[in-house]
This record gives sequence, C-alpha cells and structure tokens, in this order.
Amino acid sequence: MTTQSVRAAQREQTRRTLLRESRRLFASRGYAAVGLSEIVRAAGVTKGALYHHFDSKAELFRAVLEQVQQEVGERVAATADAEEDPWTQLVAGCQAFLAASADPDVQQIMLVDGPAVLGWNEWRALDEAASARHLAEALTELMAAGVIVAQPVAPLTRLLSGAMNEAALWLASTADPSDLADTQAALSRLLESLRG
Amino acid sequence: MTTQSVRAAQREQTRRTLLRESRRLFASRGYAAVGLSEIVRAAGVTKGALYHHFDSKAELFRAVLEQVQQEVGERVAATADAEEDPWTQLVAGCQAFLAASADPDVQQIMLVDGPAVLGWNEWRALDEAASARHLAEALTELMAAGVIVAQPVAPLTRLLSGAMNEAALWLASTADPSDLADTQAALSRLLESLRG
DNA sequence: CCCTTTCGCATACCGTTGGTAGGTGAAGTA
DNA sequence: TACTTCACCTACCAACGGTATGCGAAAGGG
Repeated sequence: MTTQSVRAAQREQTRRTLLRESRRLFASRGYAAVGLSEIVRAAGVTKGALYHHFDSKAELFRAVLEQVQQEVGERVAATADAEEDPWTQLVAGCQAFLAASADPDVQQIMLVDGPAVLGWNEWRALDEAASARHLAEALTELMAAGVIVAQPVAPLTRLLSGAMNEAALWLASTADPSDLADTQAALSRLLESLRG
Repeated sequence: MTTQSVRAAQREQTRRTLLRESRRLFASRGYAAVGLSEIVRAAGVTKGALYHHFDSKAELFRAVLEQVQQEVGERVAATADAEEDPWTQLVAGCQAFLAASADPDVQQIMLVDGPAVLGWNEWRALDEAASARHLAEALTELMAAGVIVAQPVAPLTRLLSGAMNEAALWLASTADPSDLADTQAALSRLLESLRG
C-alpha cells in the first residue's frame, strides 16, 4: 500500500484539487477567460501554492490536457480491445472516440484551447501519445494483414484524426440527434473505402 | 473612380496598416503572445487609433481572420472554377485548399488561434462562409448528379473539412516533401470512395 | 472667409492579469 | 531538542487590455 508522509499526502491532495478545479473552469469558460485568482479561490489555496506545483498557467493547462487526453485514449482503447477482429476494432475505436469527444468539456480543453495554448506541435505530440498512436497502430496492422490497401500510415492517420476531431466539434453544436448517426454512417463509409 | 475625402482616405489607410501589421504579428508569434502595444508600434499609431477602428483585440483578430479566410476561399474557388467537370472541380478544390493552407501564417491564424479566440461556433460560421460553403455546394451538386452516393451533406462536409485542416497542419510540421504527395494521394482515395 | 461641427487620433490613466521574492510555520530528521 | 526541509502564504511588480478625455485638422454652412 502507498503509505507516505503527511506532507507528501497534503502535497498530492493540493495538486489534485488544483487540477480538478482548473479543469472544471477551463472546460466551462475556456483557458483565456479563466484567471489564476479564480482557480486558486475555487481550490481554496493561494497563488503561491499554485506556482509551487506548476511553473506557469500554461503548464497547469498542460497537466489538465494530458489528463483529459489520457482518459479519452483509455476509453477508445478499452472499446477497441473489447473486439476481436482488427477491422471491427478500428471501427469501434473510431466510434468510441466520437462518443468520448462528445463531452463539451473535453472539446474545449482538448480541441479548442489545446493547440492554441501549447502550440500545434506540442498538442500533436500529446495527441499522438494518447490517441492517434492507437489509430496508427490499428491502420498499420490492417495494412500488414492486407485488409486495407497499403499506403503511408502517417498522412492517413492525420486525415482521419482531423476528420473525427472536427466532426466531434460539429456534433456538439447541433441539436439534431440524427446528426450523430449520419456522422457515424459517413465515417463508416470513409473507413470502408480503405478496404481494397 | 473612388475619389473620397482626405479624412476617409487617411482612415482607410490607418485601418489597412493596422490590419497588415497585426496580421503579420499574429501569424508569426500567435494571438496571445502579441500585445497591442507592439501592434500599434509597428503600425506607427497609438492605442487610441486602434480602438477607434476596432472594439477589442479579439475584434481586430476577427477582421484579420476574415481577411485570411476570404483569401483562402478565393484561391480555392478560382482553382475549382478553372475546371469543367464537377468531380474534377471537387478534387482540384481540395488540393488547392491544402496548398493554400500550407502557409504557416494562414495556419496559425486560421486553424490554431481562430477557434480559441473567437470560440468554435463563430469560427465555424466564418469558415462556412469562406470555404466550407464551396465544399458543401460541390458535394450537393455531385449527389444530385448521381456521381457520389446520396447522403447528408453537413456531416460529410465537416469530416472532409476537418481532415484537410489537420492534414495541412501536419504537413507544415514535416520536412519531408513526399509527405505532401502522400497526403494528396490519401485524400484522393477518400474522395474517390465517395463515388458509388 | 470665418465660424462651427465633425472625427480621426493621441495622451494619460485604470483595474486586472500572470508572475516573483521573501517570509512563516509545521513536518521531518538527527 | 535543535536544525533542516518544504508546502504554502503574503505582498508586491511590470505589463496587459481597455477607457475617458483632449486636441487639431478637415468638412460643411453662412
């Protein structure tokens, strides 16, 4: 078990509270619209505590983003792993990604503020580690098995990843529930086309 | 000819200078990293002049973004209109969009900062008016002609638009020139799949 | 031609922001 | 007990976006 000193426990709890409250605020109102004073007030600490745990506001956001992306990645991987057939894994994983990205909080942090706050290159590195890597691996595997036509994996991964990101954002802005089914159908058609 | 008063000419020139300099700075360093003091210094005016023309920093950015998106939209439309066949128009338009979005300045303003500064909904409205509208019209026309399988246009438009946006950003981060050809090939395959 | 109004822009200022330096006191250590 | 560590707080700062007011030249009427 993880017995630890009183100070280490306090430290970890403060950090978790900071992450939880800043995530909530960043998600609901956006990175730029949330001040550090508001975050520390919600967390019940002072700015001194925040800067003891994080180097800057952007670093705090990075920690939140990593958490969000990891959760999304885990949901996608879990859904995909529940399937046997590699092709079904791909389709199920893509649908799971759309479902996970339906959360408006996830969208604001992961898709809207992420690239702007950290820069697209850093954002992409985090995205790659959490989600896109699974997609690239699935595509590689299916190509090796001859299920989909052989081609460079990286561009295709980016095209599909971008398509799903944008679709998720669009779905959140429409009230019509049939849009989700239409989008999944259109995405399935695109994926289907990859098969020779 | 557009003879106008001295004051109107001065006003227009000041506004254009402000737009030009802020666009240059926003493009090279990003919206958040550029202060108004730097913009007005580069433009040779003061903050009073800036706020006489624009209501806020975000409104200034919106004007810049509209300008960038309009230019991209015009390039895409011009390329597409040069073709006769509707299907070739679609493919050529998509390739033109990728080419136009290759400019790092366009990317930072249009794809990275745009959604974060104005919010995704406002960004999408501008994108729709400048670029995505053409894509949606082309798809609608091709469906009516029976060239591609009939399906809801809106989700497909978003999927393709997002795919191209993300691909453009990815292309800018890779040094390998063959990546462009690979991406165009992958995109062409996806488009090809739309044909029954 | 002069008087008045308009208005494009400058000056000076404000509240708030992200960020920093130094202090405090309890937990840990010998 | 004496000393060190460290999680956190207090007080402060420069710079930011934004505003109120003033000024001087251009526009317009008599």
